[in-house]
Amino acid sequence: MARSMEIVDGNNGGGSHGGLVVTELSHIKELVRQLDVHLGGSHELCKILASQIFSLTERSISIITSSSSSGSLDGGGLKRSAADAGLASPFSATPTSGVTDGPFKNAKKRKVMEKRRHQVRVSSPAGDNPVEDGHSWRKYGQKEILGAKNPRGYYRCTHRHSQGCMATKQVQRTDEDSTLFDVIYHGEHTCVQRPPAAPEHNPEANSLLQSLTAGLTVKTEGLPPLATTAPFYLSSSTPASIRSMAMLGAELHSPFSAAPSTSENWGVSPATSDSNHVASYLPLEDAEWRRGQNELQEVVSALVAAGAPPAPAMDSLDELLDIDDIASFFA
DNA sequence: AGAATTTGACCTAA
DNA sequence: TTAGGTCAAATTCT
Repeated sequence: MARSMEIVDGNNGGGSHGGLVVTELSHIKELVRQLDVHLGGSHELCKILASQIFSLTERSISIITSSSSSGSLDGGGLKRSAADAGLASPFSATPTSGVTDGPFKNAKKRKVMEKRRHQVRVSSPAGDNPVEDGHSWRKYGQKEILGAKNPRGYYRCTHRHSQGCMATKQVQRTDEDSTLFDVIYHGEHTCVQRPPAAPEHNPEANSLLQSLTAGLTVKTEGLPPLATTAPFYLSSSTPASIRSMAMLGAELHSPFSAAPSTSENWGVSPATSDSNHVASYLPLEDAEWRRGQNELQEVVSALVAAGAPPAPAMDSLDELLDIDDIASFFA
């Protein structure tokens, strides 16, 4: 599970990331274009999404190719965006908190530690539990958290013992809205667990999406394909193309909006190595979708910043590797 | 009966 | 010393 490490330790970062991003975005652009072409007229929303993503990607490419100095990630904008999402607490105050435990404790290089952290904000239609995320979890603890109205629940993968899967998550009802949950994922699933089968509503689009995810996986070239880590689960009744876009939106959005831990994410601080993903995810209502599009735009600007500075692109690329997760989601 | 959850105790980093 | 994370016995659920 050293997939991200190889990138990091390989020291293949630096200024070449802009080019890499351009390449990848070009690929995405082409595939999305194909997707757009192949989608029937009946999927209005899909077409809209495809065209928006297409134009966003195109814009990002032009930005990257035409600009090389677009401000730093330390700028206030991104920080604000994450703060606005209400995700500050675990990350902003103590960037290094909570992720240096476990079997990775003794690793000499913290970069080598593969303890990923995703924070996802989910809503609960039923008001009791956050949406199913495609993995089975077993609760092993609950704790009152200082300053928080609601306790935090601790979950580990059901297959912890049977398969040694060390993935854990923490679920906490937000203070503001009791139907919203902050879910923090730690580690990655190494268990083999099949998410609920996703019926193929549109085989043609599906195959396209497969090629899309295959294309995205190129980023992890030379790295072992990763098993299942779906930070959240979208209903199988949701058209595959939409699920795909959702994953793109949320996953791409996450690394760059993790403002409070920005320095960490970008490898500025050698003291911490864990990649923290902070995503704000809500169900697929149209309004939310439009919001997701905006967030995607933030990604574009973040990508520009990622390509500009000399070194920090390391962890940014590392973050991008999470696209693997998207790919595995559709596998 | 076995699996899952609850909950107080215990551990550890800050 | 304290807050947060984990353990594990007791309890509840299926």
